[in-house]
Amino acid sequence: MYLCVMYSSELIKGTLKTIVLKLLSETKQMYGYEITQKVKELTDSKIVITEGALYPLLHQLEAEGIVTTETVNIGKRIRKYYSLTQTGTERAKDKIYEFADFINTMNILLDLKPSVKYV
Amino acid sequence: MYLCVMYSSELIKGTLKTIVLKLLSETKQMYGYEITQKVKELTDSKIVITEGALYPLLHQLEAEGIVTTETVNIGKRIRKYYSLTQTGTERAKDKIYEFADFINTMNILLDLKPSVKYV
DNA sequence: CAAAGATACATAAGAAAATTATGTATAAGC
DNA sequence: GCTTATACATAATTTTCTTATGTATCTTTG
Repeated sequence: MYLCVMYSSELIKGTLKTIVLKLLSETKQMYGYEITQKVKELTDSKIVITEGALYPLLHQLEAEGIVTTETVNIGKRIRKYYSLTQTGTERAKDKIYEFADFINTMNILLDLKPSVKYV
Repeated sequence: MYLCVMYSSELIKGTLKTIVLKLLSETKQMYGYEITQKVKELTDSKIVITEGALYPLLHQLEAEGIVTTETVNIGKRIRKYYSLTQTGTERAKDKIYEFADFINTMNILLDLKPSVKYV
């Protein structure tokens, strides 16, 4: 899920998938809980992903062939690692590019400068 | 509503209120249809607001005391102008600032540079 | 001048995506 | 031993948008 300490929840809606794909495109293998912690850390707790939003999304991405999973036993606990498929890697790139473009458009609308360039 | 030609609809969720408040904070008095056209024009049709999303939002903002309305007759047609209240003006400022901050956070998450400054 | 498209409002049914709550279970820290 | 952190999962509800529909006037174009 998305529990947002700093931003109104409506603002963050729809960005979860982009965030997850970005993290997976950088780290190759991550498990759910790890993703929530990484986002919290990187955003100074401004964006906090909740499990109720994350796990269903991960399951959906798996069903769509965007990620594959590998379940590992850590002591008696399980950990489910997610990694991008080839399709997923393409999709991640597209999503991030789309978001960068979206930010540019919003900057124009809201008179924020300078615009963001995705290189 | 939001019919988005260019962006996946999920991406834009939650930005409608920010956009509307921004436009009203610049133009003082706008009517619904005018807002849809202005957004289309400013974003090169990348973001197209649909009536099914816009009108309910405007009614909600009015119920919350963020905007007031003035109905004007244009020939035999009516036009409903919306303008920010004092509360609304504050709210608009907050919302825009929040969005700018959100963009900065997302830039960090997604490695997009440079970051956006809201001056 | 008739038809099509643009202007201008409104609402309701449905879908999508999150929140909130709940559940289970192990490991670590105090 | 109790609390907090780790680690998964799902279900009910809410929010927010999409899609569809409705009404009506004005303008453009063939």
